[in-house]
Amino acid sequence: MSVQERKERERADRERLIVATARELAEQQGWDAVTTRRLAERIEYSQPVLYSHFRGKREIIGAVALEGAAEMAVELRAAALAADGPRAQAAALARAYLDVATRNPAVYDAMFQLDGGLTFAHEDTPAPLKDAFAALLDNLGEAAGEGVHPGLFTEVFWASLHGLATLTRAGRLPPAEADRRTELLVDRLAVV
Amino acid sequence: MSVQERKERERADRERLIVATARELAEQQGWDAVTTRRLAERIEYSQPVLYSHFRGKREIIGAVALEGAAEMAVELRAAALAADGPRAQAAALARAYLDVATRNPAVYDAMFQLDGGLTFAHEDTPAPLKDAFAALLDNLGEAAGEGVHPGLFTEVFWASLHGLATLTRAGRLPPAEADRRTELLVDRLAVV
DNA sequence: CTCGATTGTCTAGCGGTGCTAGGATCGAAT
DNA sequence: ATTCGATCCTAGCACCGCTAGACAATCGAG
Repeated sequence: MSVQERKERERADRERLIVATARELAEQQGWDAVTTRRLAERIEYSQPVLYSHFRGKREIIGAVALEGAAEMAVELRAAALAADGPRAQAAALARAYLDVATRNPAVYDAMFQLDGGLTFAHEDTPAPLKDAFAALLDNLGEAAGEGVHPGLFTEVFWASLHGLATLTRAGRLPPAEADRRTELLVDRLAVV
Repeated sequence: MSVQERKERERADRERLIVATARELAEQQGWDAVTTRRLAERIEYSQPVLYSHFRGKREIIGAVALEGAAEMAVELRAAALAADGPRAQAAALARAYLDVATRNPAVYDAMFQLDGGLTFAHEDTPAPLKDAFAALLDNLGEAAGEGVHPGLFTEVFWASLHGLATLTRAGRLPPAEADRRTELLVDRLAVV
């Protein structure tokens, strides 16, 4: 049995290596540079090996996205925990969210811009995605205000942050005043 | 002179044909289906002809984006004009914006998701882009509120709408409650 | 210990992409 | 009528995601 276990372990290791390498390459040179050939070369295996782990490139992107979502959930919860009161928590969440997006642009793209073959807003949405959303939802209930559905408010909050993140990073908004925009947004959205 | 003029006219016609065909194909089958080969076949010329009008595919996307921006500006101004008071205007702008994005998803992608080689938030930003932004800015001054820079407010307003538009269309947000989200957003952002 | 079966990996290749070099063709001006 | 320049197309490059089939290594049964 031990032989088989070792093989499975090695296989799992290699799968992690693929995801980590794809992520690294994407952060270094952008997702366009993440081709199956380059990726195969970096992990020192041939291309077909990738397809024994993933259905295709899309699934590799999806794996990176899930990893990123899990990390984002952790960071969001930590940020909320360190803040006092609903408004401060909302501000902390916003800063943490945009910080994650700025620090890991390629991972952020994998999550929300590229097609990783993931389903959203659905019952069979992968756990890490649900959890990242829950990290927002769990800390925005009061900021939503009376009579406003927390889920709906969280969706709006999230979408607004997403808009800021993508437009800023794509050079559509001047980066200099990013903080002031975030401040204004939170100031208006959070009623408490 | 007349011969040369005719040629120039035909050339301009063909350029418009290229852009219109690219847009049509993108709306019908998505931008992935807009390959230089397919595009060339549809306009009944060979591939290299495309490159005598545009530097490459990116520039064709950019041309579609500019066309879309000009149309959006018109629709936004019309919507604002039909509404009474700052708050109603803000709501009308939001609805019009999201409506344009929903009705012309491929054009919207050309403007804000894909790389069309356009510069934003800069002095040499193409006029249609500036004008579309101005259509928002010109009608959001009062909704921004006292002491808030109208430009900054418009950026936040725009980014939030962009977030809603992209996440909804990508299946990241349940489409059913799109209107309620828009309502909530405008309700919070516009202070008047 | 040997030998067939299974598993794992690689080489080679398919049809597609964006883009371009170089030759053919056609029309205008002499 | 003939040159000559503009215009356009054929053919091809390097690269893409993906896969079939050959090959080697490993395992289990006799």
